[in-house]
Amino acid sequence: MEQRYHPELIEPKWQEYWKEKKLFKVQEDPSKEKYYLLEMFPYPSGKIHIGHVRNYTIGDVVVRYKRMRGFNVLHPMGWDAFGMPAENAAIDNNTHPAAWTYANIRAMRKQLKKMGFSYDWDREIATCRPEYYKWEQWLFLQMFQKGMVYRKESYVNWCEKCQTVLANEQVEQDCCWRCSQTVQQKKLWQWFFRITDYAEDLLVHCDKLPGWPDKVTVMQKNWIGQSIGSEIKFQVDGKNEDVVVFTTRPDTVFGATFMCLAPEHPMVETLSLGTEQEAAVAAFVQKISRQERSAEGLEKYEKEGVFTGAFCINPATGEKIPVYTANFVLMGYGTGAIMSVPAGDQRDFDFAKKYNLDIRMVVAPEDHSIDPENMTQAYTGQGVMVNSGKFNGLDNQTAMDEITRWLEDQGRGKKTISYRLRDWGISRQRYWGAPIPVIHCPDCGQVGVPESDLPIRLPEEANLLEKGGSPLPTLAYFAKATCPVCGREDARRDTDTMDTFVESSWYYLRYCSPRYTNGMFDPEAVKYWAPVDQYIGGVEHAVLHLLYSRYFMRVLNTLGLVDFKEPFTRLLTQGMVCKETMMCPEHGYLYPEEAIKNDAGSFVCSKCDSDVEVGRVIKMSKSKKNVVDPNELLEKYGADVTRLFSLFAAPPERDLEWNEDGIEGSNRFVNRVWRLSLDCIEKFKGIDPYQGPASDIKNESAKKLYIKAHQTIQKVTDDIEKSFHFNTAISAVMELVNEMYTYDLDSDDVQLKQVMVFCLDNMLLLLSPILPHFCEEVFARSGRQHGSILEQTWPEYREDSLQTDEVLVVVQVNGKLRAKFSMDASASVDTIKQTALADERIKKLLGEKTPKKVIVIQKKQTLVNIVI
RNA sequence: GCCGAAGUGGUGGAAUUGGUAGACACGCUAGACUUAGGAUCUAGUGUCGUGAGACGUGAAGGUUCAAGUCCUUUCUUCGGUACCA
Repeated sequence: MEQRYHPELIEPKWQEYWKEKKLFKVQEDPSKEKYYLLEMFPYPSGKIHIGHVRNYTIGDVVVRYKRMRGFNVLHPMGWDAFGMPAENAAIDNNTHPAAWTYANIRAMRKQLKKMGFSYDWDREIATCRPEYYKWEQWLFLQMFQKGMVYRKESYVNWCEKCQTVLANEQVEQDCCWRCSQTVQQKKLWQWFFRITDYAEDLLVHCDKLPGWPDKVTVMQKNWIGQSIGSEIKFQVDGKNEDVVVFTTRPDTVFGATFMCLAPEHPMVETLSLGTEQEAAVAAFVQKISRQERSAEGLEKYEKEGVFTGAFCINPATGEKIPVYTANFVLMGYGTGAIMSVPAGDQRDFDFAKKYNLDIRMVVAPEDHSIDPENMTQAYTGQGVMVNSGKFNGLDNQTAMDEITRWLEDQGRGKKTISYRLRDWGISRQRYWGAPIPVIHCPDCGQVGVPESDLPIRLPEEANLLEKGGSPLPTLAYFAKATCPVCGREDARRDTDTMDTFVESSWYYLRYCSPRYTNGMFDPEAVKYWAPVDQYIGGVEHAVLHLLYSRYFMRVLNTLGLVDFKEPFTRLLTQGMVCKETMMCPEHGYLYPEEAIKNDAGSFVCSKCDSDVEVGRVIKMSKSKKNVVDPNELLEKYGADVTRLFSLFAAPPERDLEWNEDGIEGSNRFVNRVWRLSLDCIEKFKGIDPYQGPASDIKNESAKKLYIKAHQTIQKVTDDIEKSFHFNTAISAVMELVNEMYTYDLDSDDVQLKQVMVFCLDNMLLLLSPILPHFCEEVFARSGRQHGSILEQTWPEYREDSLQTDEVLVVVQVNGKLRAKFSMDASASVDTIKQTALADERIKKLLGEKTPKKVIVIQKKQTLVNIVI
């Protein structure tokens, strides 16, 4: 008998077998119940890392389990192949994004195949292929026709020196990551999807996704950020013009002593025009344009503002109040203007203190009074109206509605709902993406390209500019176009490409009919397979990717292309696999293998010997190079052990700091099972598994083992079905194996032999989704069944064989464990109590005292607590 | 900053509804077998204490017969924060 499992011989053999028998190829089959399981497709960064291994192993186990349960399972794989890293790599290594991407896909596909994942590879897609993005362009045109896409000016990070747009990731401390020049904000005309039209629908349905983790729907709700409030018009002093503000606190309007506009607000310039503040305002707006305007960036800057030189009339008080422009007001939220109530809002309060502006109490707490002269912070709580004319004395909740109605009657306000969610900007001034299918004509404006011209191909032979800029605008043969409407020949093609989130918003539908040429997908195939029954991916996608996908299905639903709105019925968000970063002062981020540990225990760079700075433990990502390639594990232990270990390390939703010290244990387990199985096969030839109830087994230890086996089936099934907690499923099987090891394989007891055969068979079935190659091999060697273990059915446990006749009773005195004994499971509460009190150790502890109370619990645990 | 998570032995983690804290592993210690061992097997292993016992789930309070689990406050770390995907 071979003493060891040899993955290098066995795994390729079964991979070949599965391929030959086309076991993972699926087709629509109305006679079977479908199950569509999808893992988030990878960006082809070059190599898969442990995070991918974990993600795809989880999915593969569920897929194999569902197949054994009789489902017709769709399990595809593909590549999120457009994106910025390809451009960066092209600049760094003097390659072409396409060449780099396709080479990476080849390498990663090979690695995935080595892992034995059960994909239907015939359905593979890559989003950078024209056959894919053609349909994305087609959809863009449909949306364009329906007014679901529009253009507006918005800001990008701009490096003047490199003459290029930078992603947020490429901005380091306000500077360009390549040249360290200070980054500017530059205004460009860009395309937007009107996702805000669906804000309410997306929000409402967050509560109708029972298969999603609450934390994800909570994050989405907060992201959409509905707030109910009012729009109030403030007339500009001396002009027939209004500034419209959005506020969630219309009750405080009497306390509005100044206003703030976003620096990008169109009225900032017009209001300051001709005042002595004109220059100061222009300077301020210029200054702010250098500041990062992201939510995260905003917090980095001190709150500041400047007087515009203009005043507005507070519609409630009739007073003139100054209008400021301030960096903490966002153009993208509400109306881009706020009324400032320093007594009731902390930011307004800080601002008022800084610029010496009036503070007036309008909502006062009921239990104490506040003097606006001496207050140190805003009062944001509930209270009673003061200084508010005829509304004085009302509670502020009532006043909210009444003041809104009052303003409405005067035509100065109305109740509105505002969302934090902004429209989705999809224009990218990049090369490696899907071209936006629009032609700009001097006469006709923006014109969609005719459908017959699709796809608008990305010119793959183009070379990237040295500093990272897109070459598309410089390519006359690409950028020059004839207007499809009027035929003008000096029209210009849009040279922006689409955000890569667009590709990932619908790829799961393309998998249903990946080679379909008459549309985005074959409606029949989508009808059968969609929506995705189980989606699995990193929790870092909780908001953007998942929200965009939900939005896209609503768009397709509106366009009549699909009959559902929610793309993913169930969602599992796995935790991230993390690792510390390694930073060399000379060479930047290092791969783990490039940082060498020296005798002193610190790290040095393998290229230049400099001391390496060990950074924080963060999610594995190609850009930070803190990635662990599974190849080494695959070489040494094979796919099955690697799969087992990645599942055994932690439950899927937990973040994991990568550490492979434990893999020896997984390897040891697999080899233990190997030896035990081959031993059993040899010794129990011709013996059939025991089938009956546990109560018919005479040998007590055989009975115990049999019950353990049924408990294991139950535990593993529940863990997979209910929570995807494979780590505990695996430890349950380990317990069974440990127990099987204690039995004498040479015993003459026939029932024991039958029980052992039962255990062996079922153990293999339970492990087969996790260790598919291994289990195929052992299953084949057992010789009692034919075909693949994949085609077997999942084991069932017997309800009548899950319990032993004895229960363990634990006895506590004042909640502290003092004794335990086992008893017949049918013992009465009274018998248990008496037995506990009669226990020697308990008697000693009680001494003369009489227990105040004796509590007997018979739930998961039989427990007696004696209170003295 | 804001939104969402997570903190349990030397390590990864376990503990349906509050009910034996530390399952299952890694590591370590000792032993067995062996020409050999980075193979395998057996036993031990939360901390303090010779012991009885005491203490122990990031920290501090609280509820309860009983708290890792519920409540309040707080600290640290991670993810997202709209152009990384």
